[in-house]
Amino acid sequence: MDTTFHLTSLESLEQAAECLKALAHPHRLRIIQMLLKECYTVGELADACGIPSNMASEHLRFMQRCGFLSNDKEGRRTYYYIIEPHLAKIMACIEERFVTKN
Amino acid sequence: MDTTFHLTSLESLEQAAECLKALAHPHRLRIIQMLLKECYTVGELADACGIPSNMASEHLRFMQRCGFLSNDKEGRRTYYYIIEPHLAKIMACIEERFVTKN
DNA sequence: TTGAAGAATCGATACATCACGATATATTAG
DNA sequence: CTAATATATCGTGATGTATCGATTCTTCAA
Repeated sequence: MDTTFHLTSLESLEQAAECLKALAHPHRLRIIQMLLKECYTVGELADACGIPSNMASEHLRFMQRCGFLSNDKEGRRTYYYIIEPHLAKIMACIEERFVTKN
Repeated sequence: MDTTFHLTSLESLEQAAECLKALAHPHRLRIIQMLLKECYTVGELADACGIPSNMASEHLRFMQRCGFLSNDKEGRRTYYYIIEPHLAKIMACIEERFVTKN
């Protein structure tokens, strides 16, 4: 019944909002969808999104800063991958609602 | 196995990103948390967030525009409520990851 | 009917974000 | 060493968002 109303701390909500902002961009959603399946380089992700690689790099840096991604450098290529374990579930929720596969 | 890579249309991703932006604000997250339990007026939501009611009103309008909320007017009060059925699940995903109850 | 409460809107300012071109760094190939 | 590739970073202008004060509108109470 839980009559005591459970308010989440503002601090936690701010952190959550910060991370939601990192998701709230079509190219970043595309990138996350791809990385949930396998690792990709900056250039591959940029091509898939139809954007220049410097922009992909910035999106990746943004998502790395909030703990979603990490990367391994192999020579002059950088492979990005997901390190946030909850992303798969969150993306599934989002896709279920907003995304119609074509 | 799904070897054919399933790319979501850019249009869908843009729509999803639009709605994620509507979630990506601490006060709006608080408002949604509250409305998932019961209806509230603008003033009640504003008090709970510690913001003036005109700002609450703007947040509510924003979330209404993307289909999350609707409202019923009763006299001079306006009760807002959730109409997007997936919001509960999405919020649960987000809370599970980002939000530590205090 | 007058005033106050609740809510919505408007205008202005500050702030953040996005996209882009240019440049920088590091690595590999020749 | 030199040139080219892959990635990262920087500066800027355009656009969008947040916040705040002031105003407007409707409804209710006295």
